[in-house]
Amino acid sequence: MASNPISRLTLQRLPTYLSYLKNLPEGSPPNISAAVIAAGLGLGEVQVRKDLASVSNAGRPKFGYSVLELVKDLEHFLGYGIYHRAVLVGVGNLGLALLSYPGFMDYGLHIVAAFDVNRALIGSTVDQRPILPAEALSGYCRESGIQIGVLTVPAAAAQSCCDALVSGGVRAIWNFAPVHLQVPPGVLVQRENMASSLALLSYHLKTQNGSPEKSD
Amino acid sequence: MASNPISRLTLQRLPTYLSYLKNLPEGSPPNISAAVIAAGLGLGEVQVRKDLASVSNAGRPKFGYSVLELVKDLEHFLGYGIYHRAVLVGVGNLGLALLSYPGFMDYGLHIVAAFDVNRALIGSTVDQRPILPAEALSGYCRESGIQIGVLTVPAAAAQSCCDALVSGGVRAIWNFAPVHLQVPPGVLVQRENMASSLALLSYHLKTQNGSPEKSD
DNA sequence: TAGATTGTTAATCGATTAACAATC
DNA sequence: TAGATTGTTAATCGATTAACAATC
Repeated sequence: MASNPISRLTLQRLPTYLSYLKNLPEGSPPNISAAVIAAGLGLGEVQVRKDLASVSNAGRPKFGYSVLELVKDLEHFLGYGIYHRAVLVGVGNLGLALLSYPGFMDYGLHIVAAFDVNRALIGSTVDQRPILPAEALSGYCRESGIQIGVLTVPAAAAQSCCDALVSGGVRAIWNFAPVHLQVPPGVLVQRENMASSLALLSYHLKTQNGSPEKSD
Repeated sequence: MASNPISRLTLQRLPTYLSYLKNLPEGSPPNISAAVIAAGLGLGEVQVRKDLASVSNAGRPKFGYSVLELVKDLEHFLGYGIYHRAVLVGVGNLGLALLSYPGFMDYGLHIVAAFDVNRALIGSTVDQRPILPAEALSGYCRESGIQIGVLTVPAAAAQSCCDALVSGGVRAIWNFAPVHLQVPPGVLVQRENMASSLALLSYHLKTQNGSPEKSD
């Protein structure tokens, strides 16, 4: 377990390893090799070893990794069991979906309230979480010690909502709006860019259909 | 406009440029410089010029880029106006949300049908798109010439649904399930990894909170 | 022409991969 | 001990950035 700063891309792969290991079929052997993990996830073998070495000592030459130990180390590193209280801003189609999605709890995200400008929504609840007026956003975050803001508002509203989150003390923002947000140092914005993904897919179709130059 | 193969990361940034340019305030000047775009999107100035040069000739020394021309070139490159017919597999929380989300049309994604195993859902429609039985997936794709499959099924079902899509002739898959999919050459899988994003956010909070070594 | 701004070539940086050393 | 597999050091690759040339 090296203690150099972990690389961004390694960090992004860690949840994938964890989920892979936790979903190994019943009755799998207690140890697993980097080669098997790599094949299962479509990664390079060396990359797997390097990634895992950055958070764990569970690997032993000749035996591979103890699955149990590796899971424990990954969970520890990723802060498994530590829940981050979050708010969601913008209860439209996407926002409502994320709000209703039970899977985030598995990743430590606990959305405790939602905010919107639509008077028709305000006052109702989604799975016991209240929908509150946007004006209350900043104060609520500060009083409740909210750590993460999930932004699912239209592009035009994103920056001002972001400002409200920041002034409420939030320092990590998950941004689904298709805009770049200006934030002070110390605040991380992670943009989830659906349009980028679709650009890759549609470019693939274009180049594969139109011109059959490359085939893999 | 260089005609080298475009880099993956450049390609992913192109929709961002397009959206930025299209949302410029009314009455903005007809030309814009790389420096302004870079500042607006939080990118490097040289990177912007290089990215744009890969798809457009709209830049002129001393004047910057003609916004109109640049928009046209980006739209052309990204295949604006070309709709890809898609199916969505797995009408759970997330699937239903994506199905209801009107924004994808802007990116050329046209979901024409959804599939699920839940008999209670089959036969109903969402915004005029039918929910059909999973058994019909492969045949439907082939008959309707479906190009893109959106996978929002549980991890355990992902590979078999993927196989059905592939055997139906689909060659681009947008995978929201937290698993690696095995596909034959020529088929592109783009994985949308929510857990990775959350890992970055929560690691940021951990390092910023726990140890105040670095502050930017 | 001079100056601003683009486009490109070369240098740097970060991540992946290859080669190898360590170890059970 | 020999062999399998991990961990690490060095080489490669791809993307970004810096320096500069081109041009309006």
